[in-house]
Amino acid sequence: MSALQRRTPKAEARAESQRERILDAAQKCFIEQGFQGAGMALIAETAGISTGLTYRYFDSKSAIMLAIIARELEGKRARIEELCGGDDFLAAVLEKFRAWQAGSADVMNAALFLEMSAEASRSPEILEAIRKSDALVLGEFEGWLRRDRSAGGLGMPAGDASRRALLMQCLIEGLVVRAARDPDLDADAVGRALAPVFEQLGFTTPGTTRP
Amino acid sequence: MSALQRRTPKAEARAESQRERILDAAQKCFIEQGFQGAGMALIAETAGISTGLTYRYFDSKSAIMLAIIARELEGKRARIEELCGGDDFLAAVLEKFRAWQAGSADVMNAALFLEMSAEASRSPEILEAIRKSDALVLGEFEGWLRRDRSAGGLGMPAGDASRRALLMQCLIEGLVVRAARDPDLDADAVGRALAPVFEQLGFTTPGTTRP
DNA sequence: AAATAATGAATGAACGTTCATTCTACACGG
DNA sequence: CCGTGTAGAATGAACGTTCATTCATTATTT
Repeated sequence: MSALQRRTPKAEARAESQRERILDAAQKCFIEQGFQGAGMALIAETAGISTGLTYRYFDSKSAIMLAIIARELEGKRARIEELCGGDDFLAAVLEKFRAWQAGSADVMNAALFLEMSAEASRSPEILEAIRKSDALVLGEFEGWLRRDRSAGGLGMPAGDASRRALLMQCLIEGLVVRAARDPDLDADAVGRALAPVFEQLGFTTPGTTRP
Repeated sequence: MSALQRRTPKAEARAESQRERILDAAQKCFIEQGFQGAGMALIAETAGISTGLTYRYFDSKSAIMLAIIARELEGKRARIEELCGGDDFLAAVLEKFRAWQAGSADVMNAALFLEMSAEASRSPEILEAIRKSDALVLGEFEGWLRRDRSAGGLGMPAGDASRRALLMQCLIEGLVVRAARDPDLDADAVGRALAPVFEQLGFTTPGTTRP
């Protein structure tokens, strides 16, 4: 991102930590004010540094945006395994839903997710980054569905797996939207709405969750 | 919206058409540049009027945003009936999906939808408007599911109807996200992913859509 | 002539970005 | 162990734009 070349590894490590500090601040600002609404001055102030210093670590505001998006996509990809890992998939999804509603810091932020998605229709660069990441997530999910039950998967035939992975992608993205548009919606009600579908698709064995 | 009082009905009619002309232009700009990215100068130019004149019809840019959101919500509510009306619900949904992908003018725009949803987490006013509208849409949908088959409904028991309406709301919102994030995704593939769920929930009688 | 509609230049604030300057930490000759 | 040189880190004021908004002025309608 930054054109600067660091000499010593120690300096490079510090530079990296500075970059992360800026990204943390930028993410907070972008969530609170939107991509275009947050100014460089606010980002710098939030990071506890001067405005000018920001440009030592990033070439432009747009570079920060792209870095935030890349980081968010990577985080989402990393966290998809948490969903597949557990033994109660529905419960795991509902837990995420509650976190999205609360705007919890350790989850992909719903507003940021929505703004990224909207921005994809304006910037081909962002669209491509999102598309690649989504394809990876979808593939990982599909892999989980196909993998043998003995290997922690669900042992579905290939066709079913790909169809259901796509369906689940839509459903989860829909839940993010819902969390943003109705932060007080009862998560249990969502659970009751999802349960029959999850059962039919084989994600949840009937009785795992209370009826 | 505007503080101005019109004297004659004729003048009022013209003022109304001017307001709509401004809203049309603003909507186009907001879609192309985002809420914060589009400036008043661009909006006025797109509407074919001067910058200053805009303020005769709207108090502020934020007032235009709110009007656009209100209008979008109203349009969405009006179009929900198209979905319920037809005899092939799945096909109707897929048609909408294709329109979202293409950014067709006669449908709620996906990017605008996403930006509105993101903005809801920042403005209580927008959140409330969205919540109220969503509740209406959900209620209408639920009503369709509960209504007797003889009256064009699906004749579901109350509990089922409310659960399935919520599920469908999530699913459809998820499809909007997907359309924005993958404008080239094959709509038929989406159809194959949705079909089994729609069948199970009773939205589509098996065989209505090609297998 | 009176009232309304429309203009577009003016306004001050805020924007992203740059840059001359200062600060800080560490290397090295003494 | 001490100045002292030096390079990188950090500053914050300044730059040119652009922003939303206002207003004195002109055009159009009634």
